[in-house]
Amino acid sequence: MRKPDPNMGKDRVINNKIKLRKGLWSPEEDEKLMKYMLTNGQGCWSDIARNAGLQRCGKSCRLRWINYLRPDLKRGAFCPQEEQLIIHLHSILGNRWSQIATRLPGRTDNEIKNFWNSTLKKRLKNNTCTFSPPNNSDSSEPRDVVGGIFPVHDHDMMTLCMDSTCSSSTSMPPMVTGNQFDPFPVLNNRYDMTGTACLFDVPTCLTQGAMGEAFYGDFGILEPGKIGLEGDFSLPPLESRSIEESNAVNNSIEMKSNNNHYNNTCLSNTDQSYKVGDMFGLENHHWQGENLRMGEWDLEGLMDNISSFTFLDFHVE
DNA sequence: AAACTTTACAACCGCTCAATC
DNA sequence: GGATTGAGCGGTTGTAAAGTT
Repeated sequence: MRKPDPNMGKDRVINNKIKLRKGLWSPEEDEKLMKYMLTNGQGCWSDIARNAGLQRCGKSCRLRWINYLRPDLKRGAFCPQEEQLIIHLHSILGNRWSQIATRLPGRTDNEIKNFWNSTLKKRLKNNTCTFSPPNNSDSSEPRDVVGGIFPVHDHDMMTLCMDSTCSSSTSMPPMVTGNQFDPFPVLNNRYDMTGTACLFDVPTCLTQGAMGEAFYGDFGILEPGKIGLEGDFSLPPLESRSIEESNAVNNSIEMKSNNNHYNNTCLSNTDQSYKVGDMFGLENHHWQGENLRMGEWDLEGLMDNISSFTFLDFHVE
């Protein structure tokens, strides 16, 4: 894409030290690194940089290898199926690009991140729906929906956009019942506290859409039963925490049942203690009675369902 | 055709975490 | 237990290429 800066790659000697090169990699550097990696394999990156005769820091070599030179990289445009999968995974995992990348063979976290930021995010944003407030809502009005994604305007973060598919579902959770509008949609919008695209929780989507039409186009639907849950549910945000970390903070996460109030809607990313009102009047064992701990929701099980994206011949770890 | 704007993505930066000393 | 080092991650930047005016 970009041509290497003719001056950028030149070694510069400052204070008798060869200054490490920065910027775009030249084909020669690529060749050196590639050759070295193929003959010696991966090791200490700073050693690799030195031994391969590159005036690059190990970090730079690592990045170049991982994001560009690795032989198993797919490269090229993302196919629609991959797009869908990214959207799906992002709705579950948030900005955990590396985790998303592990589920997209041949794609790197950087690639996916760039694709998301430059293309998908914008596309979702542009597909702003035309949701009207409950009082004057027009259910016949078409809604812009792309593959189960319900973008919102930046200025309207708290406005939940409903797909007619969802709103016509007979298995509608209390969030939307007929013209009833969830006053606290953010609880069901696991993504984007910063105001770009806004996605439903995948499980929420499922509860709304899976019973009727498939939410994920040709890839089939994710059935709550398959992901270790028997009914409606929602996921707390995962941003800025690994799954392991999330499990570690199990005890700080309270999801208390409270039949008549959607109380406490604070989902600040920095506040890991969420009290979630009884969004759905659930009776399944995950929601009954006492606190639901985060570890009880089966993220791995959820991720297992990626296997329903049959276009990919891989299995989720 | 030139100037300007937008898009796409490679690469860098800063941070965290884990291993080692 | 603290310091150091390396790996890895996510956010951000820089810029070539493409598109538009």
